[in-house]
Amino acid sequence: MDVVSPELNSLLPDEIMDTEAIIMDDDPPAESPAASGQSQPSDDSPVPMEMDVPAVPEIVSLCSDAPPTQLTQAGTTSTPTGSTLCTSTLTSTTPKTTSSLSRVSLTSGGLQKLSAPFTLSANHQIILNKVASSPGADTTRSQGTTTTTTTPGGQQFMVTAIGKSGQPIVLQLPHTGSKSASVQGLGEAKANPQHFKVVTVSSASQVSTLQAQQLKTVQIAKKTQVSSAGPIKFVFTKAVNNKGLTAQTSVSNVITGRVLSTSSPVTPPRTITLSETLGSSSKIAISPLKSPSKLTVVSVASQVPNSPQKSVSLPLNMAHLGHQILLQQSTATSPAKVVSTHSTTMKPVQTVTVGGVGATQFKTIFPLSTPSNVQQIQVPGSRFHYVRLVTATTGSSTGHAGSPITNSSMTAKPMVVNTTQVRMSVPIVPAQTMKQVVPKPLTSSGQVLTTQTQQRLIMPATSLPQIQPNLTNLPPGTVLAPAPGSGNMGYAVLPAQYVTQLQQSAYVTLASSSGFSTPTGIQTQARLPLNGLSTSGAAFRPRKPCNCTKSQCLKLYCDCFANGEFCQNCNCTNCFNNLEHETDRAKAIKACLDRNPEAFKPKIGKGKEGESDRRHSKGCNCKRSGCLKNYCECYEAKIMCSSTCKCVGCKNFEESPERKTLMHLADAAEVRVQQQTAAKTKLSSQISDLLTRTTPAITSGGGRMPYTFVTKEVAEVTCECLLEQAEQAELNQQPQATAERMILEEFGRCLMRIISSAGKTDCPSINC
DNA sequence: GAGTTTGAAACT
DNA sequence: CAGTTTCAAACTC
Repeated sequence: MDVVSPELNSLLPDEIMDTEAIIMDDDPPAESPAASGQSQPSDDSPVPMEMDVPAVPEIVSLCSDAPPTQLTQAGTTSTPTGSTLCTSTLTSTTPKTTSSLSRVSLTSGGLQKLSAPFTLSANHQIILNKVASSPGADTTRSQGTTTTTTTPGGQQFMVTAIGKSGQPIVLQLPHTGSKSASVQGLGEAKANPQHFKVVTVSSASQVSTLQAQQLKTVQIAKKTQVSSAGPIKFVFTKAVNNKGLTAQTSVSNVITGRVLSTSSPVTPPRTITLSETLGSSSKIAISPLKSPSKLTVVSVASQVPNSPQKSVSLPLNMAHLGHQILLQQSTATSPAKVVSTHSTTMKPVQTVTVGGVGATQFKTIFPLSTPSNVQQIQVPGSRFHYVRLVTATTGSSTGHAGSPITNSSMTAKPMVVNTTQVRMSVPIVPAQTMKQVVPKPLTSSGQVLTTQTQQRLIMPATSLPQIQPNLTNLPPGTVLAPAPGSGNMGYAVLPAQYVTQLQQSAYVTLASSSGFSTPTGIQTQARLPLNGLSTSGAAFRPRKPCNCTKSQCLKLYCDCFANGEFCQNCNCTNCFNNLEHETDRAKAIKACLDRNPEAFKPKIGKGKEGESDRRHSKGCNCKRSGCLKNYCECYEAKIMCSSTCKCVGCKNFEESPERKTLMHLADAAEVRVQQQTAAKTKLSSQISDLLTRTTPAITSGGGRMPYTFVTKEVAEVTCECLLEQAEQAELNQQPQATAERMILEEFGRCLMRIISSAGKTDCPSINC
């Protein structure tokens, strides 16, 4: 029997305990009405978004060498589970399964019922008897066992055990006696906010192609649950590498947590990503939930003494050990995530997960140094902005910053970034607060496929509960991140594009083989031009700087603001569109959303059902431009005006001769530009090549380049030789063709003589 | 680069 | 909701 090392055991339980504590702090007492489904924030600081928090359990799997974590649906479904290691299985997506959490519900990943999968010992240990493992089974199945149980203290755990067959794993449970607030009574799980802890124990892993499907399934389930069940406050997953455990020395454990919660400004962040290392390294695998509408807020390190928020107490040796973080990416519809990890003994790291398409993908990790001020980040040439979300903790931060970044994206294998080698490519904003998770309800399935994924909205990061924007209007994949300088609470909605930016950035190179580049339908949609700009292309070109002077860049007049971007390298004056003015910015965003809930949604999207062409959501209102100038938003977006437009004298329709002419001219101009660019490039290349090739001649030929031997005198002599040939041909009455040939031959001889002379002397002479 | 035109956003 | 004003980008010279 494998037993998790004491260090590991102590970690996991502690984390859970801590998380519980956080939940307690954030949630009203059990007797409070809020406990029964209405997740009310703290009494004095309600957060509107709290109500929008979907009761979707988040799972974070921690694996050592395992591929990205995977969400699977277990229990009542036939979806294979356990296809990969570090897979957390949630059964709370349906009322039925949710209720099963009240006591003990054992479900194997392979849909097998475990007769006695675990034992809850009196000393707060869960002993997993992996009797369900099927050694010879398909790797995509039968490797996981999921156990849901309620500890004597009331804590609910979902344990997914993936390990070697017949090797029970013991997980130390925390003492929950004082955590009554989070205790869920039997049968209450359904009504009360779900506080799940998902623990994944794994020993090996494989990524199965089933993951995407499974994830998708889960996603759907989550959507449903968003509006029907109480919010899941916490999901915690811990993966244990059995192999490493056996070795006792190289156990690579990852403990991550992610909290879906709404929290008031005064409410401490709920959770989060934990990382620990019992052995040589630690990895954090963040299992992405594919819900396109889900907002994931990661708690930002807020190491306030006595803060209710909890961090996993990591082994002391962890500070100087390599930390690896795995962020799994799933699909294009996956929400972007910003995850930061921290602990009192661990250097915080900032992680950004990029939304993408396709199978599992990885993430980007930014180790956090110990920044002292708020900074926003923008990668040169990138269309997106980065913000530093995490502040250093009081932990023993080591020289993680400054290490080179190692990033990659893999479809089947998660990229593992060793933060010890990560270079801080972007500044990290110190956060004084924990991160919040504010899932975004999915308004419609079609929404996911629209160009809304292009939207980049950065929400206020201030503690302004009264002006919390309507998150339902935020684009899928939006991530709420704590904002610096905003006290203990704040939001910074980071669009999934930030992640995209990361992957496209020179700072972070992601494998192109990942789903990001997969030309799937979703991806294609995501690449649709936004206001005339292709996101794929625009992402690589520098964002056009704004020139706002009076709007403070807090009105939609400002393209930066309208696109949810911070101003960076702009020409604006009195700009408030930055992190330093998050409060004002938050108000502005709120105002915009009040005026128009669709304000930050892409104007160019798909038309009505069945219409394939893009169209302007509102339509233009042009009067004088004929909709054939960039004043017209339709024309600017290179789309036809539609019935929704209220333009006068519109010429921007399919059969418009004016439009066709303009298009032809534009195409021709574009071709010319491309040709010129290509010519310049080629010329530059040739010149460069010439200079390179002639360099030896310079050093060996007395400092003169070959072409310098073609002096005026040489040219004149050459011409005389050619003329002589012409005269001879004329005298001999040779045909023109022959004459030309003679001239050319003579020219060739001249050249050869020049070359020959150049090799002998600096003053070549040519004689016909 | 300055000035004008334009239409969306903001305001009333 | 319509009319007006404000604003910044697009455009012209």
